[in-house]
Amino acid sequence: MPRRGNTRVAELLRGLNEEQRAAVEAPIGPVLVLAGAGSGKTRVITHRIAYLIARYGVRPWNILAVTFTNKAAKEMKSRLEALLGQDVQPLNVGTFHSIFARLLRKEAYRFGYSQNFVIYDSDDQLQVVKKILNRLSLGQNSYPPQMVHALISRAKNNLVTPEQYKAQARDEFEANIARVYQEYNGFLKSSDAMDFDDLITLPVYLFREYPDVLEKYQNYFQHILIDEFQDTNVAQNELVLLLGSRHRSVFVVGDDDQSIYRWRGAEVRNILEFENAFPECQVFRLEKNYRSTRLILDAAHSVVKNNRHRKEKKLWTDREGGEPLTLIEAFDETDEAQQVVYLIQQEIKKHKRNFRDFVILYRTNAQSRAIEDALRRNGISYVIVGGIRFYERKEIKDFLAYLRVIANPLDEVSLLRIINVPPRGVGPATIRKLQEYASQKQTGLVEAMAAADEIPGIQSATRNNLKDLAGLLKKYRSLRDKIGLNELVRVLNEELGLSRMYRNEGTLESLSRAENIEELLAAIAEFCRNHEEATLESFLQEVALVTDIDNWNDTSNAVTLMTLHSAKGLEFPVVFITGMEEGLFPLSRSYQDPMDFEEERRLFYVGLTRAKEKVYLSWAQTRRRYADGFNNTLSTFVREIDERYIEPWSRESGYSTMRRRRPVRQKEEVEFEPMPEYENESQEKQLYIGCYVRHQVFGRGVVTEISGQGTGAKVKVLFEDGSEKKLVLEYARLEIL
DNA sequence: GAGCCACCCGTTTTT
DNA sequence: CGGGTGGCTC
Repeated sequence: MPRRGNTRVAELLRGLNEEQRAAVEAPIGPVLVLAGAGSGKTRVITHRIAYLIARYGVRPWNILAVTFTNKAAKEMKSRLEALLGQDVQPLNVGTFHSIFARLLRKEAYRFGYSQNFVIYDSDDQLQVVKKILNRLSLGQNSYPPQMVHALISRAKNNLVTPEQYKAQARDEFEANIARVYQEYNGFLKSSDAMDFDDLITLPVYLFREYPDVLEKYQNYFQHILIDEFQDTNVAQNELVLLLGSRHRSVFVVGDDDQSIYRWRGAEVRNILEFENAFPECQVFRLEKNYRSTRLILDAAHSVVKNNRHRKEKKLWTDREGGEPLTLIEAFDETDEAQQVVYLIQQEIKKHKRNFRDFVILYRTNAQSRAIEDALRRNGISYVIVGGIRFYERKEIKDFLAYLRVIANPLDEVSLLRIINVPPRGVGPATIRKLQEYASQKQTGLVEAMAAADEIPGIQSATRNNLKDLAGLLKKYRSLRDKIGLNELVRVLNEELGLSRMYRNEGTLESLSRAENIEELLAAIAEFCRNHEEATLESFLQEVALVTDIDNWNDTSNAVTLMTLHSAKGLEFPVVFITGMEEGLFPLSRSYQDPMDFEEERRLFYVGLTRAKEKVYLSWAQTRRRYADGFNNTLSTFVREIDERYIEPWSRESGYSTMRRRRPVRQKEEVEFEPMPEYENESQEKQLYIGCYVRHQVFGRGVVTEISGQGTGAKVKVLFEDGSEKKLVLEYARLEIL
């Protein structure tokens, strides 16, 4: 056994606590690490990798480490470099999506894909669904595209093929979904395109169909490490099992309390079943928290312990005490934002904090607007993560669509996007003629454009434009091998004149579009600087899989704004969680399914445990939703926090935010009234079909159906606004009238 | 084919 | 409220 670098081994174990060290030093084999928030999860994975290399002489390229974001992957690599003092580029570190996209570039030819397949983003995917629905004449009323798309995505994540979907279909609707699913896949394939789910599922099918390929990768990825294992879905789990079954060196780390992606197919069950899949597996627990004060941990625990579906565990810390949480009550979202800003300023004054010490979290992206306004008004610099992504802006997608068609002429969605941008006199009628011609001649749209002269019924100016566009695409296609990516995009931008066009338009909006395109060019230049062998294809792949959080730069001194989901894995000295209102957080849709409701609660838990020193919670009595206001009550989750850990904040005298819209109630009364009376009453009063009830969010209604018993009991209620909702009795807090 | 207007719909959360 | 779509007119 190679014994090189014993001192190095000792060195890298130093600084780990006993629990962490045990996991890192576990003999090679399947390992399950159940790690609480802030217990040093990522640290354990990083050190385990270093340990495999230093202690066993494992070659870096035989290691596969899956992180949740590209940013985490980058950080892991740089930490490893410091730890090992050697080049770690050969390591396979990345997200599931980026790692298997790379693998598919080499292997997907077996399924008829080229090396240059494109990756369709959600918007592209939706376009395809709409197109298919149209083709099959399925009305968008009974078949809402987003819903159909979600069903297809869920099927893919669960490794259900179109054929299986069809076989399992129980009614016409499902049978039709199966048809759409099938055609959707066909369309993607003929466009040489994959969606996000394909990047995971195709490797599974590849490994199942080609045992020799599986074996090749089993021997390549000999040691597998997965972070955030609680958020893997069925297909991802299958990949891990397939690849790991040979060498059985599979090291997974997760926390069931932090599972927040059930809605996109994640299965906490994967953690529990890991021990079945690998019976010889060793289990370790990390329960010491290094991040938060004792008080924050206790408060967070008093919330999450209300979940039925969790493994009981309690984090501990030697950071005793800490400041209590502060509850902010606001009139509306503007006032809420104003108070948050005021408190940030106070924190800076009193505790000498910097902007970068703060994060403001919210449940939905739409909430960011009011907060942004307040920050801007007060001259506080901020960065916002998520929301409308840079690469999803119209002008950026247009420019990228050109690049995508140049890389892959079969990419029909992208071609149709740019065929009339800038305007070329090409409308739906011309497109239809082109498509007819293409399918007649068994050729692509680009060829059809080049042959526009042969197609009757097209304006001659349009004809010339089409031929020009086909020529342009062809020209750049051959140019891409001759000049660098950076030059290519610059020349293309000159020739197309997109940024020039926007700049000349002169409106504020078009100016910002021009600037965005220029920013894209700068991003490409940067990409070329960082990647020596940068190609058009490699850039497009990078763009398809980056997320906002990957570009989030924590060195700039600014307050960070993001959703609770995006905050996973991060930490901040001071955390604000805004919009703590019934119906917003927890979101009202979650009342209908206890599993959804518990996921909301875990999301809150994730939010609380981001904080190192201080947590502020805020809620607004009214909040503008769409056009009109909305009356709120304080979130259940806030009321679940033990009273000992939280106190209300009242505006200091002399501090006036804005005109009071309505009289303020006594704060203490509002926040700390005991659980409402009717909660207990509902246990006693009999619920029956036809009886009148009141719901905190939906208002008055009549019970139309009761099903199930005990904790699973559900009621169907027809509300006054005409909507009918199925609610879980336990969470619905129905007042019986 | 393009541009303008009226309405409609929506909000989870993301790779 | 704001973006997107579909229908209408030129």
